[in-house]
Amino acid sequence: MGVNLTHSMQDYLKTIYMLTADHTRVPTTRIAQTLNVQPASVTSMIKKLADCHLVDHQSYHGVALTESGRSAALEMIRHHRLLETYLSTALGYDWADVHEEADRLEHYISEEFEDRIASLLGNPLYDPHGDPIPGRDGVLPPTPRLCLLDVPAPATVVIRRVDSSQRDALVFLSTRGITIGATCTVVQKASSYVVIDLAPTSKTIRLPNAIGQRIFVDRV
Amino acid sequence: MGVNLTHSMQDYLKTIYMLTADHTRVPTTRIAQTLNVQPASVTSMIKKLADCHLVDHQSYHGVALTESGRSAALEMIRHHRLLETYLSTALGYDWADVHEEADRLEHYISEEFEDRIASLLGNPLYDPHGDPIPGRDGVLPPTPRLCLLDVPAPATVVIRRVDSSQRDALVFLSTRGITIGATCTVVQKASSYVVIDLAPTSKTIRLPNAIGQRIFVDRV
DNA sequence: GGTTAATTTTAGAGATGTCTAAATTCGTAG
DNA sequence: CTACGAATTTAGACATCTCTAAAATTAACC
Repeated sequence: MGVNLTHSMQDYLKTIYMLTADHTRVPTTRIAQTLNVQPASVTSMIKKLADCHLVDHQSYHGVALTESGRSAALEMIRHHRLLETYLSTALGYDWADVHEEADRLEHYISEEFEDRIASLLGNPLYDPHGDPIPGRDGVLPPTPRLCLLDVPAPATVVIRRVDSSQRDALVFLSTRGITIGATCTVVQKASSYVVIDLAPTSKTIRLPNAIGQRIFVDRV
Repeated sequence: MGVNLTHSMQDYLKTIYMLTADHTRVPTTRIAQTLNVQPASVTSMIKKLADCHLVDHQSYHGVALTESGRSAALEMIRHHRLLETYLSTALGYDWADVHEEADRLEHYISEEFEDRIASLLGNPLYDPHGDPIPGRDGVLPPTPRLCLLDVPAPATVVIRRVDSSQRDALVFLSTRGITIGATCTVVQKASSYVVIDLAPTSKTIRLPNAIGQRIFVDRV
């Protein structure tokens, strides 16, 4: 805790956290790409973050979050995902539109605001895309990881998570009535698409692999 | 509306609008006082606002909003007061706590967010302190101006507005159950205080003039 | 009307976070 | 094991918004 973080510092920490999924250390260039910023800008910001002991920077060998950097990142992610959930549940936003609004607001809400929307929502564990919401203590619920494309053909599954990084895909899915928690049956698997039956209506939907790839499920 | 306004420009425009109530032109120093900034900083920001045709600046003779400056200020005030209303009504904030949160968020909510909370609240005309909320068209409902202290002793009134600029006074009033829309009877007027009976419970409250001065009512 | 006190503006500097261009370092391919 | 290309950092500049200190203007008093 301790340090006051600027908007930019928070963005960098969040980005580094997101990019740390598989890599131990994140190369400068990836941060630059993600934030639409020049690599030189990343270097100078990383210096500042390292001065505050939020990241560990080894010159020419990438960057990793320290424990307090990770906490700060998770706090931003908690804000972001709680806001997304709130915008969706309480204000009726489409799940394709929540990201942009949450990305702006996450830096400016108070702990009181965070607590109030969290308890109003019943302290949810997942956001509208199925991404896990860190607790105030920084603990993340498990991330649904079973890809729809990896389920063999005749099977019933519940949709648990959708990759939220591609707005187009979110629009595609929401216009077809696909939501988190929906039950569906995988009817047919072809080389370039999957056919599913959506539970309540038995509506049949053909999903291109590019989309199916971004859907994660639980088997029932 | 043409120009993209920075957070700071919005703050200056809002402040100038607020200070324009009685003065035609606002002196630099008052802006500086209000924003907790040095007069020199005000001059340089005002130059920028004048370059964008948001204010009319005559050197050494103060500043006034142009029509588009006024619009921008009213849009910020609309955001602010809608947020205050939303925080109070939907999230259960005490009316003493809404200002600080709204002041941060007002710069970052989208038009969609504005529209959604406005219609969820039923397009309210007044915020939790009774201050008028400008419409999307910039039209302000009338401001309740009859001061409680100007009402002769035996009279029944409805509380319509409370000066929100002094947090202490807001806390004083809310702990005593005084709210906008409450009916009360002015029982006794002394030189330094007023005694009122609060309607639902007939609870008797003695208000120092410093407080009564900040309460505005309608006669019934 | 001239002097003075208060207000306002100018001038120049600092902090933040970005950029471009040039220099440095790394890793690997030959 | 050297040299090249890619990744990264350094150096220096720019934009924004603030500050302090000094200069300019105003208004008002005698």
